[in-house]
Amino acid sequence: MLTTSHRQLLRVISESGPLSRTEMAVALGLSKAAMSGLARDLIDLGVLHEAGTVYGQGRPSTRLDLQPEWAFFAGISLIQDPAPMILCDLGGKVIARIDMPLSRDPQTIAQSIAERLPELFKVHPQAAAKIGGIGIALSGFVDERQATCIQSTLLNWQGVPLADIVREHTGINAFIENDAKAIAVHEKLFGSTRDQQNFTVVSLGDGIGCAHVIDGRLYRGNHGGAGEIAHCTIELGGAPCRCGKRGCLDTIASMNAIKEMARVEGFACTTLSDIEQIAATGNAAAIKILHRAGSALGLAIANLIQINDPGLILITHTEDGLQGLFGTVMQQAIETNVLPRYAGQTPIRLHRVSDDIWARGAASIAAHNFLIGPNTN
Amino acid sequence: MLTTSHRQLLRVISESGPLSRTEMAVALGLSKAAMSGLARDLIDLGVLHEAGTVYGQGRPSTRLDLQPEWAFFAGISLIQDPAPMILCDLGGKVIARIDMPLSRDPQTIAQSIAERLPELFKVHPQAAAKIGGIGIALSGFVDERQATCIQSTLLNWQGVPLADIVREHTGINAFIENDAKAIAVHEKLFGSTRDQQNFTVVSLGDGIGCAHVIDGRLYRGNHGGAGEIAHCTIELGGAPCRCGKRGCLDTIASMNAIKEMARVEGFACTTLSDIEQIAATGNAAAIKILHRAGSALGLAIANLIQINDPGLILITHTEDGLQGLFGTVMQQAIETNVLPRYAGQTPIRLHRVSDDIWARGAASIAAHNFLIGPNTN
DNA sequence: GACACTAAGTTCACCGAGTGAACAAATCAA
DNA sequence: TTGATTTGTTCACTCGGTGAACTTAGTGTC
Repeated sequence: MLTTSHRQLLRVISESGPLSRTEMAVALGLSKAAMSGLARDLIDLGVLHEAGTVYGQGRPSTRLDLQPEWAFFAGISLIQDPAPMILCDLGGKVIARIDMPLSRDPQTIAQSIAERLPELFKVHPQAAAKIGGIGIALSGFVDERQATCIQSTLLNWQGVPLADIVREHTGINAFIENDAKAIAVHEKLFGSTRDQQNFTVVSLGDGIGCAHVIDGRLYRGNHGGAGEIAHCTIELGGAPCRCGKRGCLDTIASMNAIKEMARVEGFACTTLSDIEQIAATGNAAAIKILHRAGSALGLAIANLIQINDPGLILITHTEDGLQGLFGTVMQQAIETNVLPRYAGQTPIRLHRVSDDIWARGAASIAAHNFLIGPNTN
Repeated sequence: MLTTSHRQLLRVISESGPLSRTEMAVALGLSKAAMSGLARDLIDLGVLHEAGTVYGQGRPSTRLDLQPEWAFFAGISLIQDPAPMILCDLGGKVIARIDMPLSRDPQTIAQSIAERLPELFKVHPQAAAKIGGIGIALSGFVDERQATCIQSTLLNWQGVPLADIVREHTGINAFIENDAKAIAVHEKLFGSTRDQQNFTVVSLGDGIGCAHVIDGRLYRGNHGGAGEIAHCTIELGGAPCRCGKRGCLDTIASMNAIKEMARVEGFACTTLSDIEQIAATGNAAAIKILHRAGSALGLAIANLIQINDPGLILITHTEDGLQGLFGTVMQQAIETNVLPRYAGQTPIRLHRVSDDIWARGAASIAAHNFLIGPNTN
């Protein structure tokens, strides 16, 4: 079994990339003697491997890195139909991808997963033997054990122990997680924010998701509801939202809302880029829609910065067109609504992602549990 | 010296109150054998003492509690004039209180503190010998070492290493902290939220402060700016704020703002209660002021709940009258602007505090560092 | 090419915080 | 009085860690 020190070491490598034994010792605050043993353990297990030599003065150092093929992880997104199902390795690389029919019935979902796993495993002869876990991303609230869906409006669930059900059907360790939180863990483990200890992810898909990483760990809040930025009230007495409130950010700035408003205006468009193009011709209605959406999202993010002062805001988006009016207004709105001292101090990073992001996030949840342990350390 | 385990033990006692050795062993996840040694160490040092016996089946258990007089802490608030200076014991009890002239010059402040300490120490023969540290609360941003004031508009400071200066003048370990964060630490260490691991404090004084405790620790954000809720934009294009923005919560819902608006309306009033009384007579202008302030604060808190999902919101207020229109509207605004599923799930606790709260908070910062160690564990 | 120099990584005796099991202590219940 | 029960201590032992000495594998200089 892996001790706490082994896991800490794996965490450091996942954050910093390949390191020499001496560098690892410094990073963990351990002696070279202790590191020597830890490294040997993990190399013997096949988790780490020697990856290159760095020459300098004195004896060259051997860099140790994760062995990507030591373990594989399946990830499924239940927020798309059909539901994508991917297989990735310990480096986060997607090595297989298939689709699965979406269902609202937990048993059916578990059965579908169990049935389709063999196909996913075909891509690598040892995938089945080395599977480290299954992760599932869904829209809704998940308990801190990442096992039970406390509530999901989209799936019409309440207290569904999906992880246990999938575990029973597949015999493989399974975890579930909220969609935005899964993306946050993905970015922390495999993405561009590996080395960041405090950041917030805002994910722009059809809806708006958000999740916080604090002190290097996912922060889920007391009821698993941290990051529900989509239902912050932006326009007092605004349009009714499906959540029952009025003027939620989701009704103004989500891709769904933007497209719906465009449809009402009679525009024939299916993507953000389409609307941006119409706005670029000077169309007042299109400009208004994008301007309103951009400033709403910017205001919400500005409030978030004021409240939490994260080290970075990573905005992941599945659509192109973030360089247009919407994105520009958003950035301006952030600037104008953040304390002048802070304006510009919090980097806003845009990151275009594919539709696989949720499935990859789901797999990351499994990888995180397997590699570093449950989030509660 | 105290080991990590000793400090963990002290943290548990500060969270749970007196416990038997066996209960502590369970709380720390240690064996009875290990606990036996740890407890003896701390009793020998004089930190813990046996406080009462609990009878049940079997051998009765002896409860161990902190020895309040093991150490004393000084706390100074630089957000009031004159600046209150208090001495408290390890139990958080205030045992002396004097005033100090407020200055903006760090050297003068340090000198004033050094000069007045002897008077503060008079109250207890061993106070001077057992002083564990000095804490200073101020309005502004503080670095994570709790040593340097990065920036303070009120004091017109930028990068002032006040803690070091005070340490030089007094020979006593000193720490500084932002006012709202000091209150949060006070409530965590000595207040009603000792046992809570995730909560947010909103402090209503002349201005509005806010700070988060996450996983039992103060969360200061990446630039020490977490909790700057006062400068969240509530009214787009609203009145200009001294921070340079417009429509900040501070311009609508702080006690200063409420009183200023009342003054403009020609009301002769100096407290929130005065305005509440005028509103109670049906005066439309007074009602409007309070309604607007209450809904603004409620909206800000609702956004905070959506973003962070804290386990509890503790609202500390130095004025009476929170049971009136302002408080009622605030609570309603929280309810209506929080996701229906969550409405009412996050307890909102009101806590009337004295003007000493900041000085007590300051002392708590010193106590926390002395007892549990720097926040970075 | 020999030799000093430097830094990486290993080995080994040792330390100390923790454990489990046995035991002493202090009470209640019959 | 005796037995049951639970608290708290003692003690031999384990195990993750350390510091210091050592081996290893390069570079730089003459």
